[in-house]
Amino acid sequence: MTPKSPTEYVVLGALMSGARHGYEIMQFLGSALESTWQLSTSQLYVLLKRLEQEGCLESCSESQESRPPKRVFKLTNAGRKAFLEWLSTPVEHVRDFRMEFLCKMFFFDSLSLPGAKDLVNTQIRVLEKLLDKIQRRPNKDESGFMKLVYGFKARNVESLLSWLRQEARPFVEQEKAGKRRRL
Amino acid sequence: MTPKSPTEYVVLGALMSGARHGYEIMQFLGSALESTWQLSTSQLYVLLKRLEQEGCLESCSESQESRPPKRVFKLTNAGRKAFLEWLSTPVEHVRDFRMEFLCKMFFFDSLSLPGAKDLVNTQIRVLEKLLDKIQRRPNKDESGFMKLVYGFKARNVESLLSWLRQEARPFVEQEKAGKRRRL
DNA sequence: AGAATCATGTAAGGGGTTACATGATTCG
DNA sequence: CGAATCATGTAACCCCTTACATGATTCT
Repeated sequence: MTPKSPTEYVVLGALMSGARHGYEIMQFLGSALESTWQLSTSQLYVLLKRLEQEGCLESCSESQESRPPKRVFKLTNAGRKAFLEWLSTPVEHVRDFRMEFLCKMFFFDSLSLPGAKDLVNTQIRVLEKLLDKIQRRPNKDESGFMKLVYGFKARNVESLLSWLRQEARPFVEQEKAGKRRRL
Repeated sequence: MTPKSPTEYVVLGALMSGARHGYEIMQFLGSALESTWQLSTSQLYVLLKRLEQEGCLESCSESQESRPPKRVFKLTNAGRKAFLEWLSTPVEHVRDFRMEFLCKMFFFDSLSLPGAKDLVNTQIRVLEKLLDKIQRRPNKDESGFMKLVYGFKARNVESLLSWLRQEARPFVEQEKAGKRRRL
């Protein structure tokens, strides 16, 4: 079974660079993603439990003196596969950009994975299609308010497109240039 | 007690133009707000119950033959007051624009209420402050990824500002011109 | 001495979606 | 004759947030 919520993929992503226990995952996400993805400790442990049940993770306990034993998690093949598939899939909705798309950019960058340019390009195509749909809508007898709404949506999409072209694309071009492992 | 979720205010707003029963509220929101605010029938009845308990609504039943009796809801003074206060308050987060801010615009327009220009102007000030905070952030030793994130945020806010100035402001200028009750 | 760090969890509650339950009338 | 409209709700489930529970160690 594959995870459905983006949050679970972020947790999987945190384990792509090696096995970690819960507390380490919190630290990693807190320092690397900062405000891009916030996750409470309690929710993390819930997700880890779920991901293990889904077969995406395996865990083993390292006992320590005078502290609760560490449960160290690592990805299974299924988990790694699910993560990589999620990673290379464009987001569907405009609202998913601020967190989900940016997280994908983060993982491509920090893990030096190939395919970032492809994602940016397919994501651009997804938005171009959406913009086209917004602009070609039947707008006879549309209220002033609905004009305002579609104006809002169109500007939003245009803004994302220009960010993708002018900032995200150059960011992932480094992939080509071999300037890897900066994080 | 005042509602906390925007959805509840939208329901209150649907009753500002007169008493309605649940099914009518659904129709009203469905036709007027379309995709701007979608609400399931089941959730609507939950909200109506909660709003009545909070003292924002009153209801009375109109019995009908061969159909379940209509429960007709109307705003209390507390409900009307809560709605108007919500309406004139700017949204705090960028993510609240696509639904919450647009809904406020809708109600100002369809109810021909005064204060829309003030809201747009204070909302512009809120965003200007936010943009300033983004641009003045300490960005020494910031990772390439975080630069990308802040570039994203800044563009987003700039896009909203230009929409507010170029589209939302003209939209509410009609308030002045006396071109009312178009809906 | 008190705060922060290390380390893991459970429980309650909030707000939302989808599915389910009922049942007459009217339109195509 | 089946689909849409009219009309109201309950129940289960999902994801997330906040609060609670525990307890040693290390830093200030």
